[in-house]
Amino acid sequence: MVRIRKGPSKTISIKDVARLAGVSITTVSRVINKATTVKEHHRLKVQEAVKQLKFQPSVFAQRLATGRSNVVTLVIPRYEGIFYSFYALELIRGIGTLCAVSKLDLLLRLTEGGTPLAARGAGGIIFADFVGNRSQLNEALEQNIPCVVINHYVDDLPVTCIAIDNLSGAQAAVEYLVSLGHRCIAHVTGDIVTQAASQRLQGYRRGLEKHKIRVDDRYIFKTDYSRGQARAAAEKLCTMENPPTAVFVASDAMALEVMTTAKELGKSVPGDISIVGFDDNPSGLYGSVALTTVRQPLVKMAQDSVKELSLLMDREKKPQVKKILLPTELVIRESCRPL
Amino acid sequence: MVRIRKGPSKTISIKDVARLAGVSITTVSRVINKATTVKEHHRLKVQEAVKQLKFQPSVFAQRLATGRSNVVTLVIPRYEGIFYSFYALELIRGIGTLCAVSKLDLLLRLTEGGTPLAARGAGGIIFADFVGNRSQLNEALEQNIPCVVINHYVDDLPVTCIAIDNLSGAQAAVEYLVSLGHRCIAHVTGDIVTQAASQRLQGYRRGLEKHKIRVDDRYIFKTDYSRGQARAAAEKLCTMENPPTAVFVASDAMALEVMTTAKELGKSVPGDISIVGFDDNPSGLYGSVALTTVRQPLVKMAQDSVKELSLLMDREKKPQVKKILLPTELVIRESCRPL
DNA sequence: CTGAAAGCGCTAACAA
DNA sequence: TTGTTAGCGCTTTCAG
Repeated sequence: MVRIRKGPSKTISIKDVARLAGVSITTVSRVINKATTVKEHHRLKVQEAVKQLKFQPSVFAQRLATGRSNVVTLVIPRYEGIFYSFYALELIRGIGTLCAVSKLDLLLRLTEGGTPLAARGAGGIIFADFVGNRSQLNEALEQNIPCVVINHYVDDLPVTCIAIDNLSGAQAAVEYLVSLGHRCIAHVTGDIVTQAASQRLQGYRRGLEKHKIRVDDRYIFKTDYSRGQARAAAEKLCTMENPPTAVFVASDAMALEVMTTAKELGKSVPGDISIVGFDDNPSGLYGSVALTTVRQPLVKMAQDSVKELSLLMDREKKPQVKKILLPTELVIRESCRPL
Repeated sequence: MVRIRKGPSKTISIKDVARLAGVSITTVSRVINKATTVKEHHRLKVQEAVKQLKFQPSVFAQRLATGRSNVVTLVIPRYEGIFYSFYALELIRGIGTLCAVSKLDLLLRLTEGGTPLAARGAGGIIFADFVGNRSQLNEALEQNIPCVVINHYVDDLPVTCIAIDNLSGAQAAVEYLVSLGHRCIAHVTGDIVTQAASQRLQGYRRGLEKHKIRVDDRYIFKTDYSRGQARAAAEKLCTMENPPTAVFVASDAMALEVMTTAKELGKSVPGDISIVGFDDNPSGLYGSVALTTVRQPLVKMAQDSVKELSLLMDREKKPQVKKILLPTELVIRESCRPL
């Protein structure tokens, strides 16, 4: 017999428990896995021993033996704009919380789009957004790892995705402004490399077109979702000739910045300019003028992604690809007024 | 011979690679682990086979065999105030990035303080802050898992910790205000259950006392770090009798809110009231009045924690407990003026 | 209801 | 250099 590890191994294993309880390791395994076919007094003995030895089964051995893994890998593109956001935090919170509840381990991967995932061992993967990392999805799909993509509607690949209906949400925001009598409506976009931002822009366009309002490109201000660029946009927007009477901003954080900037430039909100945001970020409530916004069910999306992934990870059930689009809701507060 | 799994196993193992390359699995293992004692032509054959079969070694088997784990568990108390912050995001980013670089897996645990960690399998643990979860640290320590605590100076336990010198930072902020001639200086605290917030409060006190200024409890406004409570504090602060001429706020996010609120109430910043924040959150730069603040090296703390943990996880080296206090830096911008 | 034993995929000691 | 082989700790089959 060869001792590989020098010195006595510190970790207590199922063997120690078995010895102490006076049963076989099989029986201990059964108790751990809550098999019902164990005599009550044996079960008690084992549980006693487990407690006494403070035994915790080795997840690695379990996984090796079963071939199953309960690790959920959350892939977030390492991309400033995305990461510095209400959005990212909500997602992590939502997913983290549900994983905890579902006894799943959450592995966080902040990744450059190009690099391979090498995610063998992952029981399932959640892709938060897509920014140049479709190859990673393909890689995972090839390896037959269950995947869910969130915040990006993927229609060209057989993968479950859960996204927000940004287009309708944005359109609703714009149409609301139109219904208030606004005709000169600007849009501060998010980072257009994200699907969310580009769809919001599209929704903005569609909302105007539906009411025969010409889309004026000078009214479209592209940003990277950052507060700084929002401020810059707001400054241009307020000082241009024929300034818009309303603006739809692609995130609440930026909308708040636009509001502040506008006020500093002597404009009243909503007196001189009406503002609609996107997110329903609680920060929007605290200003002197509560922000009208488009609520998107971020936490629901996050939680649903874990649920869907669990379904896919469950080997009993047949995997079923779903394409889910979550609706938004216009939340009318104080930052808009009829013209 | 018993086939446990029904059907042929899909996953390709080291054996398949060995067969294809015409060598033993040991040799394959050596190539994988970059052992130098492999003949060049064997190495090439193996690498060829690996590529062809798209082989990825099973981390579980590796860990089981070596007894080592490269999983870093980041424990974050599930606690609103902490989680909704610049701070949390910076931490996750810093730690996530460095883990990626160091080839460590990052497991995220959002946890209720009371619940046991059951972190067997973790190669190391980083505790981000402490809010009622010291029992989890004790549990990990008992199991001999390398631990690092960040943002909380732990002097009563033999554990490496990396914290910010909040006390000095806060004191410096207050003394700066004093040096400008201010005598009526208020403080908007963070959530006092966190060590950071309570030390900033202490630093505030000390700064005043050092200059023989009486600490007036009416000037201390306790919050939970939220924007809402910051606003409430600002309103009280601006409308009280003998309003302060300066205020030190425990976070930049709140300081910005205080600034906005003060302006809305007709106060000029820094004309009527000087403001100092804490964090050096980039948001502080974008307002019309750039925020004077105390810079804390969050990312450094995050990254150092991974480095220290790596050291502890390295079985070659002797574990060495360190107590690290990172200095802050006063960043003077535009939100304060001499009285 | 219980236990012996095979096997999950890999590493490392040892011998060749 | 290389290969043989004994584990790592657990689950599961199969025979009692």
